[in-house]
Amino acid sequence: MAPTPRPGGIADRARAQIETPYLDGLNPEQRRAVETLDGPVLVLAGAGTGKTRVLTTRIAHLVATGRARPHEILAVTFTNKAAREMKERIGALVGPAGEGMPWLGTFHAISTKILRRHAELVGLKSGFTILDTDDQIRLLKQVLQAADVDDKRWPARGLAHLIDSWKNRGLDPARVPAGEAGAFANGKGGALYAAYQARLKTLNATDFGDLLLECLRLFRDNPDVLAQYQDRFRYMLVDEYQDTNVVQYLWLRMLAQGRHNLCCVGDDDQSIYGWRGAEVDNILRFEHDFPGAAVVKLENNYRSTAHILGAASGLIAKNEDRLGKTLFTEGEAGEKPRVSGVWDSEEEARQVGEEIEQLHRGKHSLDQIAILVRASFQMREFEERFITLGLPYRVIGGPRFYERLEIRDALAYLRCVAQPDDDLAFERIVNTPKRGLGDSTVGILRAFGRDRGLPLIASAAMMVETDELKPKQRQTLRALMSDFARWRALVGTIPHSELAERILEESGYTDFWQKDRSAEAAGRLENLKELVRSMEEFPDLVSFLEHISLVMDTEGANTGERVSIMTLHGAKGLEFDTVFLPGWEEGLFPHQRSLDDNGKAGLEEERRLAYVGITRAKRRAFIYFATNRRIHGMWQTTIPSRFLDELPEDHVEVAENAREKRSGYGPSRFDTVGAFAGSSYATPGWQRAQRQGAGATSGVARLPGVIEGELIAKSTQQAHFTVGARVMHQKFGPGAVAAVDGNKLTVDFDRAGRKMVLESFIQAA
DNA sequence: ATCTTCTTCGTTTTT
DNA sequence: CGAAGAAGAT
Repeated sequence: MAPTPRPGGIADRARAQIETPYLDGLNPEQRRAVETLDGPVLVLAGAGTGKTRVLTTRIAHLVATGRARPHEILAVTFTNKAAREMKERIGALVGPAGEGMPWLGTFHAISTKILRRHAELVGLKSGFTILDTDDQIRLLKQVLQAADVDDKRWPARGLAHLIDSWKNRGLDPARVPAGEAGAFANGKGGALYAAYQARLKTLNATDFGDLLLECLRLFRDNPDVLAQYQDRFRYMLVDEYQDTNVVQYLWLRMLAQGRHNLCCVGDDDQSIYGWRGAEVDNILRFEHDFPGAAVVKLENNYRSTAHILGAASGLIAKNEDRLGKTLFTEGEAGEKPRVSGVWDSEEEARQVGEEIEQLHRGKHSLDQIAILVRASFQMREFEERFITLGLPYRVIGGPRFYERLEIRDALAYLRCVAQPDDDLAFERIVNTPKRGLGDSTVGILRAFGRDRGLPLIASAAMMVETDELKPKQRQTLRALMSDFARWRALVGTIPHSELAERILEESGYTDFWQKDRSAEAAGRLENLKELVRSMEEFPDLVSFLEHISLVMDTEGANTGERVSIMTLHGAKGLEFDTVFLPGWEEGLFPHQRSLDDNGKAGLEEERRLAYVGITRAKRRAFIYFATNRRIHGMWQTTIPSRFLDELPEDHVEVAENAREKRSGYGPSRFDTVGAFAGSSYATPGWQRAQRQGAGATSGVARLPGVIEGELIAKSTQQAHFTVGARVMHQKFGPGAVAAVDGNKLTVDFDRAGRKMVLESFIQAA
């Protein structure tokens, strides 16, 4: 590494002039964001204005100009995905030199790294375990039981949320306001929090919230340690600053008090995680909190056409609490976002499906199409429709790999072997698969351990030598303990993935799923294999466990071109040529609960969500509202979302069928038959029967609950399956063919019952 | 200890 | 309407 040139010196500047090809192609504002290196900088980056490019280029610039070496730069993101992408892009920009960025990661990952080095200063041992939400709740249940709290009236989940919210605000048990602490379980809230923290310390464990909070405490109580990191991080960068919560803000501020070179990038208009503790205020107050801050606004949008941008900008302008940006594009006007009214969610799915098929026929890539919903229950209807149409899709944001039951069980086995005092892991698998060691046995074990201050596994090892347990249980437990001993002895002698395989085999866990005849069992076994495979990427068991405790995401190996279905929240940061935005109805979007719980702030966050949705589209946006929707199993007549009326008329096109529905009763352009609410004429069946015209189904009133759609695909293709054949379906699992009609099969699924499906979705089992 | 019926409660989600 | 969790039955 070359000697560091004096900042701003001639050599420095000359170098920047000559060796900065990466600056080419940046617009003046982006360039300013990249080149303003000294002191605090706030980059207000509107949607699609090249935010990530600025961040990565800035890092490249810091390194190329010799301002900092990669290990002297702290770069923080919220998700592992964002961290990974940034790493890749920096690598592409700087080459291998940029790969060694040890301090690029999520808040949690970086905090963990720091905490492990100084664990003893906050009452932990370096090898502490990180509990996930599931473990956290199980532990809280124990705490509630120990405190003799009725966990029906005061569920562990509620307490978990409460404690999380305190931790998000940087409050340890001593700092929680008395009023708030008292609100839970008749005044026991504070004591329960303290008891939970004490339990965590005994288990040598932290939850996710602790990673930040304990790190903050470490800095507060140990100025020398803090100084060391303030000194090390010459430059700090934060992505998605609008999503930071109070602890994260305090954490950043402490570190930034060293060199003051903090660069935060964010967009107040895209703050959609307030309900999770994010403080938009952090971004609104930046200039106040970091005096002398340079503020750079990125307003040149490179993503969307003018009409899409116009619609989104007009909508977000209705928010009062914002810094205010005016996005513009130099691109073409394009197509106006189209608003369509439909009768119900079924018609909505049908129309979206038709539109997609038409686009697809026009050579539009399915990968560039997304359906963005407000709530995940909306997804089902689209899935069903797409299965019927034979339209390939992928659902993004389903249950994550490491959250799956079988994976968590398998991991618990590994944890028991790697961390003998991991009580929660042990409790998870003592009786999985069922071996007759139920609640009462575990209760005895726990009492034994508590009396002697021992972890459960150690207690179990001792108890099998006594006669406190019934012979049968003692025998089973003894066998399990000798299994553990055997596996533990193997650590380090054979590859850890092989060890994992043996553990799963010898514990009977693999067998347990093999015997299971349910539809998911095969997939679960597949997942277990995938888990073992993924272990090979890590040098040893401990580093593997460390990785998965923080990185709970895996990109599913989804092959082929597919339409994406996801929530609006999940879509942040992504872009698609064409975006479908269904369900724009009062109550659903904006969501009633948001309004009820948070009033105006809630409404504004919902509006930002709408803004995020529209700005995902590069070229086309289709917005839908249904007049009737089934909520909690009951059909309800709905009113078009207020957001529809807030879209500037110049930038949207209202589809014919939507205009027809105009009643003239209300001020809305989109008022529909809402005036009929309560009348029996408003029932979907009656209306459907009355309705004529394009898209109408058979004309027979269909009762809600009948999910099979019309099988419109026709084929004279020879059937490949015969009645009675065992088959496999991507969604419904295994089943037997009951009838064949062209390419349409009626299948009795083992789990899902009788369904009519297209042959192309079926494989021989 | 485990299987079955009953009740409850329904945004958004990362680490 | 349906999933999930908890009390009740075997």
